[in-house]
Amino acid sequence: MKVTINDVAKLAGVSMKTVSRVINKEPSVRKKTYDLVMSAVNELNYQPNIAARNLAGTSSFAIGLVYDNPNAYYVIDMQNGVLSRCKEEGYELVIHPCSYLDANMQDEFKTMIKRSRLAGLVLTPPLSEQQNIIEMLDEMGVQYVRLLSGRDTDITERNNCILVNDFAAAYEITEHLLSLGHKNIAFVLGDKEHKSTSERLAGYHQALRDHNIEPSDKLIYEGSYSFESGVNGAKELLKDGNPNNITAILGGNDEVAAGALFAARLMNIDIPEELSITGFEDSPFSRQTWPKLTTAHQANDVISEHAARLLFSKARGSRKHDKDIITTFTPSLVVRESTGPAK
Amino acid sequence: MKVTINDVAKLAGVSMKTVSRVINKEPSVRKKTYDLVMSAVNELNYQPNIAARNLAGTSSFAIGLVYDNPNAYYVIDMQNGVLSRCKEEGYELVIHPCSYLDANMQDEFKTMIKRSRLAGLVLTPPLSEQQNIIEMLDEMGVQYVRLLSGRDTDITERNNCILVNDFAAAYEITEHLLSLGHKNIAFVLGDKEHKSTSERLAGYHQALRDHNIEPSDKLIYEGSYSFESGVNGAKELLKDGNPNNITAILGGNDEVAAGALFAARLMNIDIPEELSITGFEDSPFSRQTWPKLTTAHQANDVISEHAARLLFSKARGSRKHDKDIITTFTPSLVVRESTGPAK
DNA sequence: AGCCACAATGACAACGCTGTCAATTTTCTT
DNA sequence: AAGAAAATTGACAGCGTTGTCATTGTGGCT
Repeated sequence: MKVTINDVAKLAGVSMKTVSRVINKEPSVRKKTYDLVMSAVNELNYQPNIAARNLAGTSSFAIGLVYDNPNAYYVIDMQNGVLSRCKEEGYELVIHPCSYLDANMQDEFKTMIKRSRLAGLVLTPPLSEQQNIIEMLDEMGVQYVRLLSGRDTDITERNNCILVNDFAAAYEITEHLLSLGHKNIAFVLGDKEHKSTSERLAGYHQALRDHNIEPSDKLIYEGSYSFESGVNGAKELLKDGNPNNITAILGGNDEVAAGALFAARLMNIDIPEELSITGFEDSPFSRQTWPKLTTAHQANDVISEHAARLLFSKARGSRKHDKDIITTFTPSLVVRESTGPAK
Repeated sequence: MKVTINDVAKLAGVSMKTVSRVINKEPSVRKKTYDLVMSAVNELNYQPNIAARNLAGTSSFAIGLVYDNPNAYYVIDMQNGVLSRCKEEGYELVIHPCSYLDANMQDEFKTMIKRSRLAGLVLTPPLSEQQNIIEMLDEMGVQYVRLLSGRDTDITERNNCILVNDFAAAYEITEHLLSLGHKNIAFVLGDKEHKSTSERLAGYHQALRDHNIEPSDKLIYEGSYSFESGVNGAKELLKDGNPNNITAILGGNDEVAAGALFAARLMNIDIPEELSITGFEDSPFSRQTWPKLTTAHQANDVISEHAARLLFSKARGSRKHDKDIITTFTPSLVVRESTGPAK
């Protein structure tokens, strides 16, 4: 019933160590031997026992995915991307939702890493931005890859990071609105602590300036990445008869945009005739509002898959990058029905 | 740096086996010895090595969560519920998204179970309803708990199941609409293969009959659990000037209801003035539509936590249930703004 | 006190794999 | 074609636990 490496070795007529070499894709195994072993593996339908490998080996066959993000779509995409890579490599995935507000977080974190002897960690924002966590990991000697909002130029540790160019994406969205004739474009920001917020804001500013429009603080609402915040932001920006004559609102993400849409609905404002609204991320969500949201598509599953790739490549000890690991992603504009010409 | 069971044993002045007994909460350890060991554990901050336990022990310290569900909110809730129990018990969670349309699914499944020697599985709908999977698991001798849509009475294997009483919930929703004076209540069904669909339909039928209304097939749209389906369903039901004089639509779940809302918006139908719409599940989603959805609250995280509880209790070999494991849940009505008096 | 039954503890061999290092085979040199 | 170098393979000892079974300790009973 239970087939072990020894059974395979016996059938193939080699030592168990050679089988081990084959399943670990170590070099210096003759092609002929390799085939021999593989056919024995297939014949017996051998599955290496993860626990034994973890125990015997130097590092374990499991990586962790850490997130502190209320957005279910985002998390699921991240999981699926990492998971697909893990499956490929024969690793397990340990998911670790947590809250950086939680005082025990750091301890929990350590416990998890110690217990499972994780080979590495994929960190998603906003945890990936927290210096104290990075320091802890460095101290513990744990491998990790950070998913970070940023541009090509501003990161020194390129080896540990996958960048999402929110700046460029925000720039593109803003240009889209500008090209539709909008002049007074408001922005409902996400959480101020998140790097993506400042990056998106910077992209927006840059686009305005490049079109000779001076940004105004009156058009900025400092909120958070939530539906509620979108509602409140839009209400606030448009109150008292829209004194700033706003004709478009950038939502910090799709949820915020959906909230803004909601608020507009409450105020009897027609979208996009009277007001254009845009989102960010292109979650399924953005297709389930009325009207559907213009947004920036961000392939979270692809991004996280590359994060996992990078992690594995690091874990294997290769100093330089694989060529096929993409380390910078730029979300791209998706135009739908929530934006239209300025009135 | 790395502290093992031996270090603890040495410090406590007992054998390593006794430490093992303590951390596994085995009976027949003197209180005094127990305290002695525990203080050594705490002093050294000992964390048992999962891999070693898995390898040495009969069953492993990991359970699997299997799902084939496109609803991100649902999945996340399920994960979090199971995860919280796992943390409590010192188990790992292996998540396993899959598609039952995938021909390789069964194989993948087996592979996963074999590789990680899982102690058990939590199966969510619709996979939990598939007879061939259940049979395979029985054959493999794997423990499992099924999350199932059903009523108290119709399940024989009470030991393996956590029931969600969709019948009662649908009954309650339908009664709510009836009490608002609605007579022609339509229903956009979810996937026909899902048990929840037939249960919800049955509850709806029962409520109508109890109020002396004969159900009509003209008011039923056979769809699936998706936004798109909600859109199409509502369009279909209301087309040609709403010949059946429908004043309320039950959505198979919140996404369907959101889709119906979307369609109503396209057709310039005011909600809830001209048409009431209800959802199912109370996902965050249902609070992010305009207007917010009347729905049935289903605490997926609590449900899945109890599923995990049950699984652990089974894995420990206890024949009868713990008293504090709830095995039947009934979603409860949440009234929001998407329902109102019949016009 | 003496004996017994049973509770509590310990010694030691697995569990299934990988790391180390030594043995063997192949390939290359001259 | 011999000898050296390199490539390939194998023997064996852990990895850190738990299961088994033997040993010791404890309290109750006569």
